[in-house]
Amino acid sequence: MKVTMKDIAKEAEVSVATVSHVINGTKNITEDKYKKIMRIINKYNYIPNSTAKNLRQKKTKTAGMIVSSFPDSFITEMVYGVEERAREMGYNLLLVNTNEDKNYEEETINLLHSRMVDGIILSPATNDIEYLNRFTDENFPVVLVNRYNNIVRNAPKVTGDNFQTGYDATIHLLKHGHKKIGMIYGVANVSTTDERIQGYKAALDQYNIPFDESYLELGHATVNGGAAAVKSLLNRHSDITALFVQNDLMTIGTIHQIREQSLKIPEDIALIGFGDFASAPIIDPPVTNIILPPDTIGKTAFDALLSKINNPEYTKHIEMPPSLITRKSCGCK
Amino acid sequence: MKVTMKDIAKEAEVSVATVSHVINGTKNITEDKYKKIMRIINKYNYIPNSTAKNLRQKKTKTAGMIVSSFPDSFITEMVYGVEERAREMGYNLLLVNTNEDKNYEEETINLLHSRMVDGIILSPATNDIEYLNRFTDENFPVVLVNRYNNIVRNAPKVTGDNFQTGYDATIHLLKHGHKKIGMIYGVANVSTTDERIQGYKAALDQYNIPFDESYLELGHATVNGGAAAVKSLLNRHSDITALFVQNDLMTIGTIHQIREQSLKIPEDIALIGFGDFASAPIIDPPVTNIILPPDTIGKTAFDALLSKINNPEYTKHIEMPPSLITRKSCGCK
DNA sequence: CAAGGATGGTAAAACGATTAACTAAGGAGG
DNA sequence: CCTCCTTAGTTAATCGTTTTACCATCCTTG
Repeated sequence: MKVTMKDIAKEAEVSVATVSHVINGTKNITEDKYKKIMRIINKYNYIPNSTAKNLRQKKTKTAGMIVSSFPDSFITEMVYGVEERAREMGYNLLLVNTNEDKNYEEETINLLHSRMVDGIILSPATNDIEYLNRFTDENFPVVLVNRYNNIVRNAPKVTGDNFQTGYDATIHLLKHGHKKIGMIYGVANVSTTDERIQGYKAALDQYNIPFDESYLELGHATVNGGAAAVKSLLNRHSDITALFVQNDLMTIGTIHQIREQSLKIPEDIALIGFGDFASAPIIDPPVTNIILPPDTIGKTAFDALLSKINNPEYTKHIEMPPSLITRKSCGCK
Repeated sequence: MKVTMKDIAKEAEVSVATVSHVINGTKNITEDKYKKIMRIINKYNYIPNSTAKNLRQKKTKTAGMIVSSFPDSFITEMVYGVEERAREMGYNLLLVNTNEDKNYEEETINLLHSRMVDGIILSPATNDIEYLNRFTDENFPVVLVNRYNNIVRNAPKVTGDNFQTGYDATIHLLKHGHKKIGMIYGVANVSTTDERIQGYKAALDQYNIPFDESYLELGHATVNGGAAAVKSLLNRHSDITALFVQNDLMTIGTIHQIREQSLKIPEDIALIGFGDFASAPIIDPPVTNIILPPDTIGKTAFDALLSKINNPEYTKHIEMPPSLITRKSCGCK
């Protein structure tokens, strides 16, 4: 059977407390006892049971990470950032994907909380996260990442600056002389989309172009979803000369569909995508993207979680600025 | 403070055992006591502490998943498959990325084992996994996924058929008349690479072409790594007319580099990549890929883990066949 | 009505560690 | 030599559940 601390103690003819002290360095132990105990520990490859330790110490060195869509390159790289920083800090990660299911998200938080994770990093499925206050009000550490909502009290947030993202992309297209700019997005009622739309609006406003909601199109965040969305959008507004697509897979679907309609990028339709997928530079034409740094967001989110764990007062909203990578698809060069 | 079963029991004027029986349905409880207890449970939003439960029951409904590289689209989708099936089965996933670090991998297994995960799904960093026998010999459930090594006893394996993958890709190029076929790969000394090389060899053999190791090139599994690898390879063998690239990012780097050298795909160099990245059809020329189904591999791996948990005798090696998606880059159409 | 079987509930021992409080022995100092 | 401190080590409580074994009580049934 599995060897426990008791077994080690028995064989070394000491108490379990002494063994524990040897392992954790919590008390001076005489040289010979120390060596004897260590020898037996190594002999059996003994490693203390973390579950028992966690129960007693009420901490697990584990963080919960809940994402709403997976795999999605942005989310994936964010998870990577979180995992990497967690690993550096000696933490483990309990990863759950909710598939944009709000109810499952709430269940999951309950579950992870009951598993005594030290805190949770959450990219929520919807704006509807009032329920989180039940946890945050009791100072259970929750960090909102990527998406957020200000109805949640007492939680740090780490996100991209999505207003700026929408604004910068739109301004760039406006500067190229476009007036009819369509926007395609993959998820509704989340802060990322909402804020990018606000940025889009603000940019149009600055150029005295009235905002028209029918120039926005919601689709599935997939290649086919992008193709379908652009088809429907162009059907409605054949006067569109530029597009901002908020998701990499949808961007690829968009390019597909535009070619299908025998239109030229950027001559007939200029294009800015979101997120810098690896193949962007070798597509014809190379795709201009506006990007936010997912891995940095992930790492920063874990740092924020640690800050929150160590200081219950900590509630900062950190926003990462976007950057525009211009290639030919927007009409540049 | 946090409410425990004891608190519930006190308020309901029953023993903790009764509360536990109500929650788990392990004993008949009279209607009125049952209702009273449930009312109090709901009032406090009480959820039993999983850590205590896990310790007592010696199971955690948690699987460890250890991968060697992340993010990497193949691995990511595999993780997705595992997570999805785990979720369906009521399991959680403790995800760790070892970044191809063998020592960290061993440490991690020790740690997860001490955390009493019910089993581990491992995509090992190297072939050097003899140490696993320490666990598998004691019937601790370990499933090898993607990469494997037969020195490990008593472990199910779920992988792609990589021999067939190398064979099919090479045969396809040979059928197009190529005789000087280069191969670029991103990791050495792992079963995936080794077996694809074996498949490549077998295909050449069938066409009576002698195998020459210098037609293989190892690079970093990145865009730049792919570019550098193909540069070095073409430098060594300017007679190469076809390439099989074993990784999506490297494929993109390869295309970059080939264009850089003013060569045409597929006229000067035919190309087959591995893994069907979304943009493959819209690159010029569209990229032929040979693929293995990462999400199915992931799901199957979790199923295998469950089988192993329920039946210590279970040790099956499941291999998924590849499929070739032909587009123009290999000279088809 | 006594014996036997269900039935509903509880006490207490696990699970495997950590840690506060205690003890015995040895050494130092007056 | 007595007192007091250190020091090394132990005892036992604790973390929050589950679960076995036991105990009443009530119901049958002959």
